[in-house]
Amino acid sequence: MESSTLKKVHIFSGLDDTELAAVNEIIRVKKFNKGDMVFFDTEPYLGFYIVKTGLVKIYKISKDGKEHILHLVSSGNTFAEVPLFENLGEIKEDDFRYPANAMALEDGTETILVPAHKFKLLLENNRTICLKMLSGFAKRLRHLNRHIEELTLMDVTKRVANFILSEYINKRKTKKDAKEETLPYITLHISKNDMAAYLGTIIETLSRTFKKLHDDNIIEVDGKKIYIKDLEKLRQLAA
Amino acid sequence: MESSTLKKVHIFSGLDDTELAAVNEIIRVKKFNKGDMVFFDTEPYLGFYIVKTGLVKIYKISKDGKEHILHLVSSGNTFAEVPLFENLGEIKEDDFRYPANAMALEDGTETILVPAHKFKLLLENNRTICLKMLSGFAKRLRHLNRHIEELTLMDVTKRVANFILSEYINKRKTKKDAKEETLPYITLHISKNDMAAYLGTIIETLSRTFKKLHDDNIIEVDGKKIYIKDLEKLRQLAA
DNA sequence: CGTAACCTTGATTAAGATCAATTCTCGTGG
DNA sequence: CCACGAGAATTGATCTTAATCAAGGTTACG
Repeated sequence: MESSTLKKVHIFSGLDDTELAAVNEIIRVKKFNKGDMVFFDTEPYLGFYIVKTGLVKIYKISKDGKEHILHLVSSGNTFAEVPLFENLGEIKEDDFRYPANAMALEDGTETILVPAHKFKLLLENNRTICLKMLSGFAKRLRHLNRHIEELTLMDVTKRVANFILSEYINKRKTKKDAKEETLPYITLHISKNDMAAYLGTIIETLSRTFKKLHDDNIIEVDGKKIYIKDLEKLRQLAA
Repeated sequence: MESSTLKKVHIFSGLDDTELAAVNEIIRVKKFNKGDMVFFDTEPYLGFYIVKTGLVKIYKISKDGKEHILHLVSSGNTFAEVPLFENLGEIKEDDFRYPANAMALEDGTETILVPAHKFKLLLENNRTICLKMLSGFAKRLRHLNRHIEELTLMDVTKRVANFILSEYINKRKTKKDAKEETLPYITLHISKNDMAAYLGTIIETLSRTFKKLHDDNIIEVDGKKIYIKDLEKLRQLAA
């Protein structure tokens, strides 16, 4: 693999070429189509993953089939690193399972598997990766805390408003289009079903919420596009 | 402070005496009574905390006063470390706030403040602390994921059953009393109100749930003690 | 242009929150 | 030792939100 790909991965971004080569040595690329499983929560833990291209959802399923999405991972980001550090020191990887399910959401999704035991050796001798990993974990923790806050303290409307808003802020941050949009909008990269499962609700309720927001002249939903007709009202709702 | 106290703190447990002395140099002990605030989510970030003795709750409050407890921190454990790693590299600590509120739940709760900037220097030169911190974060992440799973996929009864069960398992793990109890029980260290806020519900619903479990001959609640009358049924409920 | 996946809408139900009224518990001072 | 009062917990009645069940409509794509 070209080391340019690895450099774009947050936890490897500070490494020099020798270190990158060492990483390159141990990784393995896998390709998936939409709907393919990267792993089940019943499988033994092999190592963590990086999304090279595409999108992966990390989710849990209840006994009666209800799904909740914990995390949506886009390219350049890692997932399933947590089990790495739960038995540091000991080398036994047996009976370690993946903590959730992972499914590719787009055709042509490519992931990079970083095997646990080989990576650990690398980690223990490399402070840079260690610190990057810490900052990655910190980011995730903040995100999860926020997620819990939303799930427990906000109703569905507030959660939807927050979702749209943070997608919009995110979009503005990454690709700062010189030209201001006439009508600001976001593009959904996931199905409405997945959006509902991420927001801790179901598709029917999400649909009704969209309708309500539309009737209040706040948004306009057209397929995968959500137009923001009244940013100020949306902000108020989300607060 | 005696270094024996620091040794009991997970992230410092692998340090030698020189390193411990360095840590000892920078910390500051604070004392609280029940109900005292350790910090508000509006305060500027000074550093993270260790609970020396007592109990601290980390929580969020919604606009309309609803409270949700993210985390209960008992002695030997750390909290509010996340903001440490969100601006690694840059030294500006300005406009960093604590991400949630922290309140002491017991009289005589003592906390140790570890100042951010001084600790960062220590961290960047100490792989042991770095790795310990990673494993601490991993533990927290797993816990939060589990928490979200419970909040989104389980009803209140299931959550209560899980809470009692994991408290019980935890108790059995830490103090392995030689003598098996006639009737297994747990002792609540928090108020029912706090228990409800932790489980994402309210005290009335918790009370009703206790009653239901009591009527089904599964538990017996007596003040701060919850007796487990039918461990097997409790396990089934929790699953 | 047919069919499957996706989405919307309506009617109904259920879980749990809210509101309100007691009751219980326990520490304090008389 | 008892009475008091405050905070904590229980219980009942009612209300609200969102889930469930059911049916129909839309879209996309071979």
